[in-house]
Parts: sequence; structure tokens; C-alpha cells
Amino acid sequence: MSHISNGVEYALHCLLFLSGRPGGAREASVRDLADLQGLPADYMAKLFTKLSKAGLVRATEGVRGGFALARAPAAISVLDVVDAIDGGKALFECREVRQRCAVFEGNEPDWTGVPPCTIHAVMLSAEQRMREELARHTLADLAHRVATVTPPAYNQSVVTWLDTRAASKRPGRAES
Amino acid sequence: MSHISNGVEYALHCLLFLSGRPGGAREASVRDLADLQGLPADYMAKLFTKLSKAGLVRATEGVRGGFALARAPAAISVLDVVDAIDGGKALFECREVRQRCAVFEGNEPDWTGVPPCTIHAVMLSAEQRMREELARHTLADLAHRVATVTPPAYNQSVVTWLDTRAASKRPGRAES
DNA sequence: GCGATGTTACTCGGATACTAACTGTCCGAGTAAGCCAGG
DNA sequence: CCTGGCTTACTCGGACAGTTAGTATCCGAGTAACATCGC
Repeated sequence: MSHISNGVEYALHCLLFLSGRPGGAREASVRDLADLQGLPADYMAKLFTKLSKAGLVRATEGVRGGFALARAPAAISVLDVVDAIDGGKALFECREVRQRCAVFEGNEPDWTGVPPCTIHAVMLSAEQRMREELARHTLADLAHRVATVTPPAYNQSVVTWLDTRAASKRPGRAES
Repeated sequence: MSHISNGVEYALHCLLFLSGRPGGAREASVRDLADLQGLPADYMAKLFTKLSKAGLVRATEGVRGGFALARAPAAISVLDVVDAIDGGKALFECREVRQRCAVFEGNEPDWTGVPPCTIHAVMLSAEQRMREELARHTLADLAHRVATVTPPAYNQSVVTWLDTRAASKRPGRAES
């Protein structure tokens, strides 16, 4: 299992669609976002509730509701998304092996408890480097980089796909 | 589950004992090393075979056999140990979400395959930063730092523990 | 006394559970927007 | 014309199964060192 889960990737792709819409700040439903990318919709709903609790997106309820970014794309970093989805789990969990040393025979001295253990310190610094790199990139950066790769016709077709999808479903007794 | 497993921690602690022995290059059996630190011995044996395959330690078979470092402590980095135990697994696995976009309807264009996807690139750079930090620290560095924290009496008692342990078991019909 | 045999402790590798996390699905409750019927 | 009810599509949250990786244990095979036994 990779440390950064698939959920993070799913969420980032969806957030990119949300931030990439021209004119900004329009909202989209989870189901449309998931179907557009071939992702499991129910699972995405779970991920979006996590994003909402982290304050990255804002939900509007009811019919024609959906999610929109709660902040500007430039104010949301990849690290924010990773922490929101994966819960800020540690890269490494120290098991405090030093305290189990057989030489102590049950009563370990006080110097083994001093934080952090030497090996743990190395892992913490490595994790810090990783987090710094993730924090350097924002949704705006990613969206801009994606825009340089994708042809404009693709962006247009995505917009029309979402629009026709939104138009096809309307509340009330439409099909009766 | 943390990305850097407990096995890496176990291995690093054992390697520190191996590199910290004064006079260097003496060997110790897996069972002694495990019992000294209260670690599962059978599991440690598996980890040491991984270390051996990676060329970090050298095994001598038979009675009074054991493991010794294959290189100088200054020539073994924490990254070497992580890769040997955890198999160099990726921090993030790209699922190539772009190729599933519903707009394509089965026939994705060629530009989605260009490596790597924008999100993947960010994760790769973050992983690279982490690996650089892990590669900066060697066993010699760790051993030196540990030596500044632990009292000298502790090191002496560990040596005597290992020696008495080695002396208590001898082949042949010792206990008859 | 010297070589053959046996015992012991080690490495090596496979087979097998157990546990935890991630992934994905299903379902019910609550809410807002629009449509329709009745006053 | 206006108000109340109804339908719909959404969010929200819990419950649950499948898969995978890490953790841990057990066991058998092969090997080297040393003690003992037999010549």
C-alpha cells in the first residue's frame, strides 16, 4: 500500500476540475464529477465529506447542490489535500525499541525516554522534507500546468459534458 | 500503516549494535540481537535475509555463525536499509485517472499517456526529497549520535550481555 | 594419538495465520428546489 | 393568483464486505564447529 492513498489522487483530480472551470467558483455534484472521470461515486462522496470537514470545499445541499472550493485555488496546497484525506498520518511510527533492551530487565533508565529516538529523528526530518515539497504546490499551480498540456478543445468538451449532464436532470415530475 | 515499516526500525537498531561494537566487524547471531532488544527473533531472521540480499550484511553459517556488516558503517545509509527492507516501494501509485475520462468514451487521445501526470510529478518530487534526506544519514552518523546520549556504562553492559550469552552456548554435549 | 561420528546452533526458505488499513458498496435520514393541485 | 403538498436530487453518515500489505510464528533442510567415540 502506498503511503499517499488513491483517495488523494481522486480528490486532487476532482478539485482540479472544480478550480479549472472558467469563471471559477461554480459548483458540481459529486456524482457528475465521479462519472466524468470513471471513479466510484459513493467512495468520492466519502472523500468529499473529509474535504469539507477540513474546510477545503463548501457544500450546498438539496437538489442542484454540489461542492465548490471554499478558498481560492492558490490558497489550497497539495499538502492540505493529503492531510484532509489521509488524516496527517505519520511516515514512520517509532516503537521505542530502546526501552525494551534486555539489559535493563524491566526498569529502564530515564534517558531512554528523551524524545525523539535517534532513528525517529531521521525519519521525522525526512517526513518534513516531503511535506515541504507537497506544500510548495497549490491547486492553481497544478491547474496552470495541466492547462499547458491539454488541448483547448478538451476543456470545452468537458464543460459541455457537465452542462448537458446538469441539464438532463431537473427536479419535479419531469419524466411523467 | 506507516510507509516506513517496523521492520526498518528493527533492522536499524540491530545494525547499530553491529556497527557500534568497539573494534568493529565482530558478528552476532540474529537470536542474540533480537533477545537483547525484545524483538521477535523469527521475524528478525527474515529481515536479515533481506539485508543480506541487498549486500548490507554478510552471513557466516554454522554454529557460532552470525551476521556482520558487509561495508563500513559510514558506507551504509538509512536509505539503503529502507530500500532493502521495504523493497523501494513508491510513496504514491498513479492510477492514471485522466485516461478514464468519460469525454473520451473509450478511445483516449495520445496526450493523456505522456509521463508523468501532473499530480504524479508532484508526488515524485516529494518522494525524492524524502529519499535525499534518508540518504544523508549513515550508520556511522547514527552510532555517533547515539554514543553522545547513552552513558558509557550502558555500552559496557551490552557488550558483557552479548559475551555471556555467547559463552553460555557451546556446541557438543555441553550439558550432559 | 588420530580420524570418524554425532550433537548443537546457526542460516535459509517456505507455509501459514492474524491484524490493520484502504477500498468500495449499500442504505437510510435530512434538505432544498421546482412542479402541481386546490383554494 | 397564491399557498401547500409532492417529487426529485442532492448531502451526510453509518454499516459492511473484499483486498492487500505488514507482522509474526512455526517448521524443515542444509552447514560448520566442537565434543566424543572407536581404532
